[in-house]
Amino acid sequence: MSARQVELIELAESLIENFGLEAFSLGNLAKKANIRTPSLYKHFSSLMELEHIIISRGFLRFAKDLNHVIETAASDSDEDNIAALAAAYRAHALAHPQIYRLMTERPLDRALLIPGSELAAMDALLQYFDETPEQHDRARAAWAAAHGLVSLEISGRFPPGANIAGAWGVFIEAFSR
Amino acid sequence: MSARQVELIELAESLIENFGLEAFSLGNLAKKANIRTPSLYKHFSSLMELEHIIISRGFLRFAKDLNHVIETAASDSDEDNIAALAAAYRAHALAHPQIYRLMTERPLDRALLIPGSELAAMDALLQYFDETPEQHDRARAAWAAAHGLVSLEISGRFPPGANIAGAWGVFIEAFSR
DNA sequence: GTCTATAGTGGGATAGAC
DNA sequence: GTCTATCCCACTATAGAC
Repeated sequence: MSARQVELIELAESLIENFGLEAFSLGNLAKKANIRTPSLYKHFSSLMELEHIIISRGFLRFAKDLNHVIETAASDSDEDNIAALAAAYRAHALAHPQIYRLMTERPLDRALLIPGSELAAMDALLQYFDETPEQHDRARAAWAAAHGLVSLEISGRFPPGANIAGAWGVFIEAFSR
Repeated sequence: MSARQVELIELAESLIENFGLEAFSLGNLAKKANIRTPSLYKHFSSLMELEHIIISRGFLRFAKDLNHVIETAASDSDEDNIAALAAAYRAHALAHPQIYRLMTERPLDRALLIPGSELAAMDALLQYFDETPEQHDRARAAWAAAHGLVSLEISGRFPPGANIAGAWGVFIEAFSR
């Protein structure tokens, strides 16, 4: 990937976060880059390709954040560990809410993803739980619950007074061994 | 709401479910109704208005389904009750996946909703749990977990061999008292 | 690597006749 | 309640000059 490509990708990422996922278009990206729309095709073959590069980068960054927590915050208390993982999940999603939406809301064209990127984030979670098939169910349920919590928060579904931290507390308790 | 309006709304709902949320546009709706696009403005003041009518109807239908389960399937076993509620949640979302997406993926313009419709579905869940503030956290965590499970399933995020029912089993166990 | 020019499609919305 | 005509906008994408 050329330096110019990376520049444009990062510009696209900031476009998405600052103006919303719906503002993600070649026209808006070109405006931000001070070039014309057709010039972008010298760097990316299509919008879909660029989109899946951004999604892949999102997965890899997410995996990095989660793995960092798993490696550094290994406490004796399982509840503390789950709490740290949960906090990292929420913090990451709320730091990049629009790219999180891009990563999760629609089916993927997996052929366009950077190989291994999608699994990287999930592996961080699977690795925390045991590796038996039964624990895979547990890991997936925990993943889904965390995803549900952040996705409802991002789309503004909790009522104004809702104690979101309290709901996360229930989650942590439910998934501690 | 006139009979013609209801006809067009139902046509829009079937358009969304049969061709995907992305196909929801006035042009496509007009085609399905065999009229011209501008004619739709005699029935709805804007696309946003129509969209929020469909969302409101989705909330009310969801509430109806969940309440039906709560009223009829009241077993002595709490786990059975949660399981029935979970099954109803999943069945509803998978029966109307595209409208479920419309209902949950983006922030709402609540002024355009049918009053009370958004709370109706949530009230079905809150009512199942106790009504103390602590149990609200529990109800919201359960709601989020169920939402996460269906939303990941709809967007094709579980790997091909994943035991989705197994993950729901973990959910049911975790939220039984 | 950027440009201009252009094609083709689709979108939401309004005015005014019937 | 439907139509035609129209507007203006946005979008992805290609061809070819520089």
